[in-house]
Amino acid sequence: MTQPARTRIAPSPTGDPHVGTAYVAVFNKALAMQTGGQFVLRIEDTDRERSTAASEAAIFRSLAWLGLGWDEGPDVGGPHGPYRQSERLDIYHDHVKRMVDAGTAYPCFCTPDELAAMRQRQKEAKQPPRYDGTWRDAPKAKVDEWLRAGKPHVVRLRVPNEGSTTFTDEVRGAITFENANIDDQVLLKGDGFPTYHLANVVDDHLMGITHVIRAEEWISSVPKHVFIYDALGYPMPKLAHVPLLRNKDKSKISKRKNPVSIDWYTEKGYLPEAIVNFLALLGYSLESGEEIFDFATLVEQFSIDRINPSAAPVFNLEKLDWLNGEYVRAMSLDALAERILAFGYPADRADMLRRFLPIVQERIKTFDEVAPMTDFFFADPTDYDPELLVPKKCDRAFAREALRGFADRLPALDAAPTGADYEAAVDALATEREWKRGNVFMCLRVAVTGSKQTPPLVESMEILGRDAVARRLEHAITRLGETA
RNA sequence: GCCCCCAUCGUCUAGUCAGGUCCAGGACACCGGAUUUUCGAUCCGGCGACACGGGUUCGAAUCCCGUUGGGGGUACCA
Repeated sequence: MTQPARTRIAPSPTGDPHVGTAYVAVFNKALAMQTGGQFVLRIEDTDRERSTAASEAAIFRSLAWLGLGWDEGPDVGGPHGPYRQSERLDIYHDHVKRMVDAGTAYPCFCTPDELAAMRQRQKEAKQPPRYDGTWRDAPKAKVDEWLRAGKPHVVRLRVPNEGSTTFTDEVRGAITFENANIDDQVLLKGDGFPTYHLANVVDDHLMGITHVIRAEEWISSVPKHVFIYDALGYPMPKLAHVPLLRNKDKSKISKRKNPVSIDWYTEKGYLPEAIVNFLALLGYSLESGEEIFDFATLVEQFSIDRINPSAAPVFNLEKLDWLNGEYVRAMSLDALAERILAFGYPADRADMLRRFLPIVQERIKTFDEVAPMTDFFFADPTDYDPELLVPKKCDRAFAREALRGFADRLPALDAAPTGADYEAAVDALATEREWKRGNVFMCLRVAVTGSKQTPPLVESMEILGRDAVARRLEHAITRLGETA
C-alpha cells in the first residue's frame, strides 16, 4: 500500500447541504480510509455574504447521516485546525504579505465599479474580460502612499504574461494552459477575507492534504493554484477532478432541475447507504462490475484510476429508487422496522408496523411510501368512490352480493381468522356462486382497504381482525346502496 | 468571444492508457411473456450505442488529425 493519504472536502456553508459535496466526499473518504490516512472536513466560509451557521450545521448533520464522517473538522478538531477558514485570517494575511514582499502578488486599488466598467468595455470591444493590470506595475512609491493613506484595496496574484503552465490531473493526465490567458486573480478581498484560491492552497498545504479530489469545475483554476504553490514554495498535492453531476439537459446539477439538497433525500426516506452506493456509481465503477456494494467494499477496491474522465453523469433518480428498493428488500424485518421508525413513522404504530411489514417490505422503494400504503390498517376507509367496489365487467348487484356473501361467512370463521381462513372463505364463496375469484377479491379489497392497489388482501385481513373486516364490509354494502 | 475538459444503448456504465478475444458486455428505465387475489417482487425474453470525416495499421470503439456536439471556466462566489 502507498503512503497514508490525507484528503478533504471543503464545502461552503451557503444554502442547503449539497449532494455534490456528498459525491466528492465518497471518493475522498474512501481513499483516506483505504490508505490508513485521514479525511478532513474544512469549512470554506470566506464568502461573508452567503455563509451561514445554519448551513454549516446542516452540512455536519447530513454528511454524518450519510455515514461520511470526518477525522478532523471544525466540530471534532484536529492537529491542523482551525478548520473554519474564517478563523484562519491571520494565516492568510501572513501568506499574502510574503507574496507581496516577494513580488508574486501586488495590491490593487481598483474599485468594484471600476472593474465592472472595465469588463463592460472589454465585452463591447469583443475583448476577453480580464484585469487590465492597472496596478500590476504601478510605481512602488505610489502604491506605498495609497497603502499608507489606508485606501481600500485587494491583493492580486502576479501571473506571468508569457509561457505556459502544465499540471497533471490524476484522472485526465497532463493539462496545459497558456499563461497569457490566466487572469491576475484576487487573493485577498477588500474585506480582508481570502478568496477561495488563496485559502484553498494555503490550507491544503498546511493541513497536509496529499490528494485533492474535487469536481471538474475547478480544472480551469488549477494554473492559478500552481502559481500560488510556487510563490509560497509549497509542493503540489495530487489532483483528481471527478465529473460534474448533471441535470437531464447535461448542465451542471442545479436546484431548479434536481433535488440537490441532502435533506430532500432524508425526508423522502432514502437509505443513506443506498445514496452513497448510488453516488459511487456515477463516474465510477468497480472492476468486478458489481453495482450493489457497501462503503467498506468501495474502500477496499477504490482506485483513482477508475474514475471515468469522460463521464457526464446525469443524476438519475430512477436508478436510486431501484437501488433503495434493493436495500430495503435485503434488510431484516427488525432492522427495517427500526429504520422506518427512525425515519419518523409514528412510534405509536410500531407494533402494527412490525405486523404488516412482511407484506409491505417488497412494495416500497422509499420510506415515505409506507404511511399512504398502510393507513387503512388504522382507520376504516370511508371516502372512496363506491364505483371502485364494482370490478371490471361486473355490476353493482354482483358487488353487493359478493360483499354480503362474504360477510355472512365471517361469523362461522375462527374468532381470529388467519389469512388462509379468509382465503378459504373466498374460495368457497366463489366456487359456490361460480364467480371469478379475482372479482371477489377485488370487490373485497376495495371494501376493506379503500383502494384497488394494496398489500395482499387476506394477510391484511388477518392483521385487521374479523370485526374490522366485518364492519368495513357492512359500510361498503351501505355505500353501494346509497346511489344505486 | 477566449481558455480548458469530454464524446459507447433513453439513462448509469464496462471496454480506450498496453489496437485483434467486441458484428461492443452489464445495470436502470421501457416493451413482451411467466407467476399471481390487485400492486409490487421474482424469473425469462426483447428493444437499444462506439457523433461524423479523414488518417495510421494486416486489423481501430480503442492511436493521430479535423469537424460537429456537449460541458465547465472566464467574479473582491465557491
